[in-house]
Amino acid sequence: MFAALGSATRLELVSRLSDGREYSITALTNGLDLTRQAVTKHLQVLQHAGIVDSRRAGRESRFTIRPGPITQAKNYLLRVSDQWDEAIERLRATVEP
Amino acid sequence: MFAALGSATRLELVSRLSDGREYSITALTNGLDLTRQAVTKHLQVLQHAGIVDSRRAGRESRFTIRPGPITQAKNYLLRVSDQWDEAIERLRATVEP
DNA sequence: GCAAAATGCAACTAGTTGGTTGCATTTTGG
DNA sequence: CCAAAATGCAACCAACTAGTTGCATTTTGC
Repeated sequence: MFAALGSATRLELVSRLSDGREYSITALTNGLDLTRQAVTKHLQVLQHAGIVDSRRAGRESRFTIRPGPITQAKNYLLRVSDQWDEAIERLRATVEP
Repeated sequence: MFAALGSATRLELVSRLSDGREYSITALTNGLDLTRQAVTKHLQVLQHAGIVDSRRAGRESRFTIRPGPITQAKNYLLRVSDQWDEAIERLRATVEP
């Protein structure tokens, strides 16, 4: 999951898709200074991670974002930082009685 | 940043470190079925991403987690999912007048 | 002082990644 | 029907990653 987001290009794709709309591959390729095939590969990585969904519409395949995994990742980071906050709190409670 | 978290091993290290305590390299290596040098490399990656800090204490170097980048990543994901939520909301407002 | 512990540094390897090019296939619009 | 558009499939390549082994260096505790 984090690995899928761990690429500037894929993060850019996710950013563009996060408006909830559908985009074709060529639409996503525009402005990216990459080949269409490279973008296709990135989209496959994102799809394999469950971050995006694809649907065939005629001659083009349209991609949409899926909120589930992103929420999951967000919650993980939330948990980590909460755990850290609690640890700090415990530490403070010990040092300042 | 996400790239740094995009490895099961490094995520495990972050999980262990997220209790806010200090750990030496050998301490972190225990139970990981990896060489100490491999763990060292992972810690260097995390350090380079600003996720952990290291401090030399005698013959061992102790690692601690740094909350900043994780909070940042959390906020990014929060923004993405918020944007998605708003898009859904706008869509609903359009469809159901 | 010295052996053991903890780490650092370097070289090497296999596998993955990010990207390319070339060509084939499916759909569309006039 | 047919050219153009959008995509899919495959081979290929350079660079990076994750891991290893081997050896040197610094600290510690007795």
